[in-house]
Amino acid sequence: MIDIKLLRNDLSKVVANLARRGFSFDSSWYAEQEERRKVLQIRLEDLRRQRNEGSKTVGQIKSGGGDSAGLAAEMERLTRIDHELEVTQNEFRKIEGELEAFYLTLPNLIEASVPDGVDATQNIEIRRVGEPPQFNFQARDHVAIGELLACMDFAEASRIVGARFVVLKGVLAQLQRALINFMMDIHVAEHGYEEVYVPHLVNQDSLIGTGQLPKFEAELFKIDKTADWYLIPTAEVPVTNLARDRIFRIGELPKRWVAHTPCYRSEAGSYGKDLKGMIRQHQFEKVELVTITTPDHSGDALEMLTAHAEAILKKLELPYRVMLLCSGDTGFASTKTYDLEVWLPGQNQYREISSCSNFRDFQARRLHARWRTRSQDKPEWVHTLNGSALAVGRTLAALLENRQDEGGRISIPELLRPYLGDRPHLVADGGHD
RNA sequence: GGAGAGAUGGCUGAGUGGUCGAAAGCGCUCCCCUGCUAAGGGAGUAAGGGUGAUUAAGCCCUUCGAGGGUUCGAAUCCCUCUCUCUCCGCCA
Repeated sequence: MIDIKLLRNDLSKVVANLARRGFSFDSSWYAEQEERRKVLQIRLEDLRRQRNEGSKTVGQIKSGGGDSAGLAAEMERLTRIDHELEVTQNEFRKIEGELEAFYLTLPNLIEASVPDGVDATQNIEIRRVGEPPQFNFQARDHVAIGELLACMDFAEASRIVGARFVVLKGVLAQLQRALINFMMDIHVAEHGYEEVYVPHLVNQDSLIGTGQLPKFEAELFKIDKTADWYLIPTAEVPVTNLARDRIFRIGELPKRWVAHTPCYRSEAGSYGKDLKGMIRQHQFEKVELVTITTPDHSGDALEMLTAHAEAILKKLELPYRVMLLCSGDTGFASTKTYDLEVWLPGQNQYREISSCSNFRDFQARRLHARWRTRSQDKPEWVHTLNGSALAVGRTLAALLENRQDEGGRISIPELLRPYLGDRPHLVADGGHD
């Protein structure tokens, strides 16, 4: 949620900022509603004040002191006020409910350093790291390699459940598990994150807190059986919600959490995209970094978090580039986002493997997550950030495609080998050479 | 799944219809005293919002798990829900 005071006091600034995203703000509707809200609120509060004062008088009369002659008349007057109060209150609640709902649909403001643009084609490449490998044979994509290794089966998954799932077996199932442990260990031991294990189901409030609801319901899997539970689309939701309703002491910040979870996405609206392979699935594994920080440090925290995600790619010797998303491509809740794109020889292009965002106080307002220096200070909103480090399925695909040889062997990056029994290659049949 | 108890400010905890936004303690802040330290004394200390001159004082409204109800008036009475704890059952 963006700052309502800013909205009330500097509407044109908000409208102009959101226009950078291509978001059109109906400011005349808003101004009208807001004016009505104001009038109703003043009226409502005045009626309440009258009632409170009158009730106090009645109390004084009844408890002995005072003129009991006026009692009946006073109580009658208060009953009339109560009636008017009820009417006014209903009107006020209705309009306030509408405004609340509207606020939840407003995206975050874009940071000044984010370039203007309408879509992904206008994202800015910040840097490139590593060289795409040169093959003297036709590079296979990960689907073909998976087939060759006989360890990746989409047909089986579709019999079990349907399209956009995969079954991994043998060396590839092990590779995925190795990657998860590898990433977690680095973030904990080298980058100083606290490992957390969290629920994979969350309620509506949590999803509103991080911004997936109410706008993006279509992208979520909802559990039919219970009132308001959803499968998590990312660990961002349960992990960031650890900060909900909390007031952090200054010494506790920054909080840096890392979690591995499966992620479930309906992928509504992506029909026809990435139909083949592990790039876009209903279920995938991800290691997620979350940072809770004071406002003055969130800018640096974004650079740091991005560097931590990059560290994984470097250690895995995967070529990638860092993209600064333009205003039109930046996500709903984010003020600034870096995407990491890994080179996929099978597709002959860079593809997103991580997305690192600074939400500033947008999620904090929805979550009611605050901090303060001393117990008598006024609490302020924290800033929240998160980033994938990394999407595991895509990392697995990238390793297969970048590190294949003509015979279909996959060389294992040096630093990953301890997680795979120190073998230097993956080969078919689950064996090693 | 069954039975019972509970949910109050940063924390512990009192409060069963009116002067309670809430005793007391802890914590924290400031001041005084004590030549250090320890101890002692005093004052202050919930959040959100409206109005005000957009960041003042003042005035006002809301909030005692959430939602509804009774009443002139609800932390307090009634209903529904959520969560926590204890015991029993079941279970990885």
